[in-house]
Amino acid sequence: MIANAHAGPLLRKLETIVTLTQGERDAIAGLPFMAREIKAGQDLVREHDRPSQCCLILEGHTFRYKLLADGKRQILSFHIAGDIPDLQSLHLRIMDHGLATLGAARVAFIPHEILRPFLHAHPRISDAFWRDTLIDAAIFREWVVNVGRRSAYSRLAHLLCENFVRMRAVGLAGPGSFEWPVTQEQLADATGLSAVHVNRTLTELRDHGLIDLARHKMVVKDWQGLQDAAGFEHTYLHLQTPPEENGTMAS
Amino acid sequence: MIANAHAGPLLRKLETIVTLTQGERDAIAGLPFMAREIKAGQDLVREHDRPSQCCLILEGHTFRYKLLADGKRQILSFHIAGDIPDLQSLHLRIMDHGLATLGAARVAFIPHEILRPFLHAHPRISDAFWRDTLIDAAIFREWVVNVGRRSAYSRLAHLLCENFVRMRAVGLAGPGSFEWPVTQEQLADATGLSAVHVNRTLTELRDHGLIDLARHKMVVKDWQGLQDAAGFEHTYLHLQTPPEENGTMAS
DNA sequence: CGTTAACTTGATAGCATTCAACTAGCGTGG
DNA sequence: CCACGCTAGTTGAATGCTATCAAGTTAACG
Repeated sequence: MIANAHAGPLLRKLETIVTLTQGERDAIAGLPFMAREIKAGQDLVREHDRPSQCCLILEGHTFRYKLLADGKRQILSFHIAGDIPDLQSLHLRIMDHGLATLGAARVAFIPHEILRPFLHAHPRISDAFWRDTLIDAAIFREWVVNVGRRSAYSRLAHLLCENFVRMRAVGLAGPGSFEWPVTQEQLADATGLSAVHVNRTLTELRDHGLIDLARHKMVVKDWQGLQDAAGFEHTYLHLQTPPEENGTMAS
Repeated sequence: MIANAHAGPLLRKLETIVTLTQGERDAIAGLPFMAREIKAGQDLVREHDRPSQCCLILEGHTFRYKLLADGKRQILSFHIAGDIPDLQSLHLRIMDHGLATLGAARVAFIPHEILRPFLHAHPRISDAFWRDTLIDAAIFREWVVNVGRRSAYSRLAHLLCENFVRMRAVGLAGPGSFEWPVTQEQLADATGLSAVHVNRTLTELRDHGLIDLARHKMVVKDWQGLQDAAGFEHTYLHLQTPPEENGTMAS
């Protein structure tokens, strides 16, 4: 049987969460993914929408956000290939936030009316999806801590740590770097800081020899130092196979 | 059949999330709840624990929190009767945060090995629980916005709005007030502020005639004004029956 | 190349923290 | 019954982290 090529990222992601049987892998590959190219900075779903489908990110980067009445924006999470950022729409009718692309992205849409019976027919996959949304929530918790109690310096460092580990977990990061088409303004909206201060703080992190972030490429130059600066512990990501302690800088 | 008295709060809570059949209500009432009294300020679960049971709050108030290396604390959520704050432990082995009582509380513990087959036998209840954890996540998202992008004044107002609506939804608040054994230091840890500034800001809210908070009792004196100050919209709470627009001050 | 978005840097302002002292409430025990 | 001690709450003054404002500079892209 030819596996559905679009299922690759999702399978890889799920394997970081649970262990799948071959039958489950086949079942997932049998889902009808309708792929679409989306340009940078486009909304996939808007706040107050009532989606009838879920978005699976096949390639590229997306983020969830909320806008305030006075125009301020808060980014709530970043998402990468294999993520289904609006999986909750399966059980929560109204979107309480928006979903947009960071750079250009490839996305597959899966209708709710297909996903719902599918999950009822595959309780273990259903549990895996539930577990995924629980990890989602765990990351939100860490973000509350990040924005609530950490200094700008630690806060940014922590965001960078998290993204590095998450991208490594699904094989999207090299040993000490990853592609990340994020702007400083978006980093500001993710950390609750101003873009200007993000700039200054990134300079600081760079001057301390911890990272290098330019031209959509993030280089981790001192992984241990970055984690220390952040107070980062990967526990909250609940990965099946935790990242090696330091081997990441090997090559 | 005599309904399990301990199931009351849980049933009431679930009815704010989904509509239950009588059979489902009976099934839930048939669960073996082992009730226990817990004193104020006690940990129910600690970070890094690997619980083998879930806590159902029967009475009283609890909160989730994380501690940082430098001793700072961030409170992640407040919980009331009917909530199962550590439901995620069913699918996430390790606790990434702690759970403690605010005032004295009555709690029922339900072993995972009972809950797991129970949910597999009752897919609709399972979905309701999933939905509950998704609403949990929606509230975390709003908290990220709250600490990330709102002023101290709006931030506190928003927290108060949220708790008022949530307590009203399960019948634990009067028309314009509710019992809430929270200290200003805990409010500070929930909003990412200092206790001193919480004090000043509460005074401001009081002086503006919006609220009155003293001796563990929160009085909403100007519900519309409080919502305006907070920029509060209840959408993210995903309630089955939204709160009336203003009728709350009726009596 | 020209145009625009993204990034950088300096100066100033402000909200919230910290430090410090003091007051009020409340339970305990002499 | 009031003294004591502790926790929670209150208020003032000074500091500081981060935002805002304002000008540049660099990079991206057609």
